[in-house]
Amino acid sequence: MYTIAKVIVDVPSRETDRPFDYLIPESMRDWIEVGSRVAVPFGRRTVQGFVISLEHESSLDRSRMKKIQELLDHLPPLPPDLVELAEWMSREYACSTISSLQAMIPSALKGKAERYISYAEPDERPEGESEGSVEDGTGTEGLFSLSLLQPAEESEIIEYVKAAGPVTFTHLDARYPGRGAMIKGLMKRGVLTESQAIKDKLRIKTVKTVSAAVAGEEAEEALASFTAQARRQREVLAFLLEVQIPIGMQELLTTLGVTAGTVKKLAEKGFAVIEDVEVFRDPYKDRRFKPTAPLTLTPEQQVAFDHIAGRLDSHEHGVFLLHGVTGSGKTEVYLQAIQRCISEGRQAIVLVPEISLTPQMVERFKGRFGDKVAVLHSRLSGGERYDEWRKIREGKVEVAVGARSAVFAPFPNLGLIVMDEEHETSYKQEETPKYHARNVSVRRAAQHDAVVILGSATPSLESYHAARSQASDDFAPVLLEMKMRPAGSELPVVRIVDMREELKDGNRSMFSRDLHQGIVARMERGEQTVLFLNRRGFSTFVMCRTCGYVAGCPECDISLTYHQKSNNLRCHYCGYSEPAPSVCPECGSEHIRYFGTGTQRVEGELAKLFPGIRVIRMDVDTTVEKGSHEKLLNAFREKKADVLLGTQMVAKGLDFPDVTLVGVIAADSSLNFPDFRAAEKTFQLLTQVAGRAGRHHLPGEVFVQSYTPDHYSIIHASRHDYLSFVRDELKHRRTLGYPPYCRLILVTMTHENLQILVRMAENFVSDLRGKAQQKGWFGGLDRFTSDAFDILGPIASPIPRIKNRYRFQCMVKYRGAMDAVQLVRDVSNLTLEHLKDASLQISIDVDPQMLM
DNA sequence: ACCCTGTGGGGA
DNA sequence: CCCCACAGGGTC
Repeated sequence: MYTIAKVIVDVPSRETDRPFDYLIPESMRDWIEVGSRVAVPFGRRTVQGFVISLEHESSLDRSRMKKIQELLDHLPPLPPDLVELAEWMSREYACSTISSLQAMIPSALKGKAERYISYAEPDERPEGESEGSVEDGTGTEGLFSLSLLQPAEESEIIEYVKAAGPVTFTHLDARYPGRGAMIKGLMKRGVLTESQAIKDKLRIKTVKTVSAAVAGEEAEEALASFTAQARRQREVLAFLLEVQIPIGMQELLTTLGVTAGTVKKLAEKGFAVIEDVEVFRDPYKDRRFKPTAPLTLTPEQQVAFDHIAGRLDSHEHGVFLLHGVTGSGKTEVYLQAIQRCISEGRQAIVLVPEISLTPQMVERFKGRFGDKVAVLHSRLSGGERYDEWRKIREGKVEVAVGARSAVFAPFPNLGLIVMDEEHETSYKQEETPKYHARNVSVRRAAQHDAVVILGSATPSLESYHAARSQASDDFAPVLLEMKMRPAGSELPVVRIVDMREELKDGNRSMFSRDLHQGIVARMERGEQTVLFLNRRGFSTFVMCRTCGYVAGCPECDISLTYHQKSNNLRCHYCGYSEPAPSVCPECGSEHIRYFGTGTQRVEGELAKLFPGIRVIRMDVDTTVEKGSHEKLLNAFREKKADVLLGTQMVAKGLDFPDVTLVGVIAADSSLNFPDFRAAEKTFQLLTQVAGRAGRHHLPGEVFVQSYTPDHYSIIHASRHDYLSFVRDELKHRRTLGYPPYCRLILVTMTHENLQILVRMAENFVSDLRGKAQQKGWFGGLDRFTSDAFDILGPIASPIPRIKNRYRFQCMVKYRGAMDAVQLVRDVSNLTLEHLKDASLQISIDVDPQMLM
């Protein structure tokens, strides 16, 4: 029997990022497990914590240990394998253990301490005070005379707290307004004491149900016993006897048209019972999903499936990279693999990028596996999310479909993790813990001897390189290729339009002549066009055309974003906002204009050039409301518009039969992004959009407009040639020393004082360099034949100031099995300890996706 | 993070 | 001489 628990407390600081030992009270010993959530006294507060191990002995004296105050759940929210995974994650991504643990449970279970006031029996008080004692006038003199004048009210408060048990201060204050001082006095004297307890943000939802409490002859007698006046009660009982099973109170009231009082009376007479029953808030409760049966696999699909099924059957860990062109039927392979997995008694997780977690996507999984599926995504309310998670934890479902964090779905017997569109950057969390769901998937699957399927039409270079070289330290996926679309649909012809030629010929519009004619032709034929603007990120900024003034945030070095709806300017980073100016604040000129994401500008241009054209615009501005995404797409499907114009959102997974033209307005805009993955992102985007055209009987056409039409990413995307792209891109990465030929750690340091920051950043880099040299790690990255370690920087971050804090960064590049993350973390801790300046912050991003 | 303790400067 | 501000350190 374990008597000591090691607990990670929910106190986010470097100093408290270690286990603390607590005694387990006798009454909890049968219940506490690794993964249990507990309330513990910490300092003079009560905080939430997680048990990470159970012990018989501690290095600490028992007298110095405190007792666990409360066990917060009967079923631990985390199974032991997730606790182990959290510890791994904290090492891998240089973050605190509590942040990893917290990432694995729904936020509903992030309890906070509440303060309570309760009555203390005289013998529990420190100095044996008595209720009426007012004789010693120490301290608060005026207040005591008050209590002398109104002893009745004072004793009333005492009696109330005695009877009601622990109450919150807010509650007591509301009941006895203006008696704060009196309560304070009672607490000072020890008559009332304060305690703390952890309170969850959300409760398990219950509904009242009613069922008959009598049967057979007893029921007959009961029915006969009602007076004429109580005929409503009689009706209710008759109904309950007829349905036999418990019925929801609400449903009962509406079907019979009676009030709750009637039912209550019936229950008081003992003829019926009212019970609280736990329910799951189901976000899909009103939806019916059409069941689907497994399709016959094409030969390519069959080969892929057989590989996966073989590994599933043998319960061996394995990673597969399923590279299939758009429309090759990857999803059907996933579905059948999941079927195989659950039929063998194990569970499956499906990860999809947040943006493609659309109702259509959910439908495919619900259609095949029905109510065995739980769905987790960011648009669920806290309660819905909590309930979907509970279905998983309590073993009520076998499949979890969700975004990044669904990789932590607490299944007991995990057999398969599917990661669709594995190249998507949204699998990397940008906030702490900055984990990549791909790496976490592989680790988690290894714990369970489970299989991982990474699927994509354009796999990330990291995954593809690892599969081909079979040499990676982390994982070496088995490559499965699917090159064919099912019969009847062909990949569309993609034409690159050289925009420099257009300009030379005097066409200054944003549409080339070819694209212009294409749109006109679609309008005439009643077919549809998708226009894609691949500008990454933000945004509409405001610039004066007379003096060149750009509206910027006063606290961050970044331009403000224009929001049309509220007609104001907002800062993306700190939330600062101000009304949009009508004249330039610098020079007073009226030529101050909004330079759009592009989509608004393109929309304006379309209206000018194509009279009568109907356009649906889809971007961050038009899709803020819940469900607006779907609404816009449905309108387009119903052919209420000729053109769907949008950003990345239109690139993914859409499938409209009458779309025969896709236009990419400016392929270069993502190419010129200052990021070593710019070419890869461009290739992926172009391949995705091109896949939107001609998916059905009508042949499709794609125009890609570019000012750099010779770039390999554009040329290879136009030919649907992933392999050639990979060959060229890998050559570049190798020359420049970037992933997949090395790994990166981005260290960002911030401070409100620029001079101190620069000095600290320089110290940090030279410290790190020195320590790495001592370990003999240092070596050029240029030869790529052996282990290597290099540091770039420090330099100012791309956004040099946010919220009045300056930002500097450095980049660590390394290759080999050395623990570079640990060293960076150690040096970072040393820097922080040495400086003793709480204002310095250091953020460590392992395998960064955004180099910002 | 939060809260306690100790030191030191400034005001009466 | 006292009070408040801020720095420093510990939390099982």
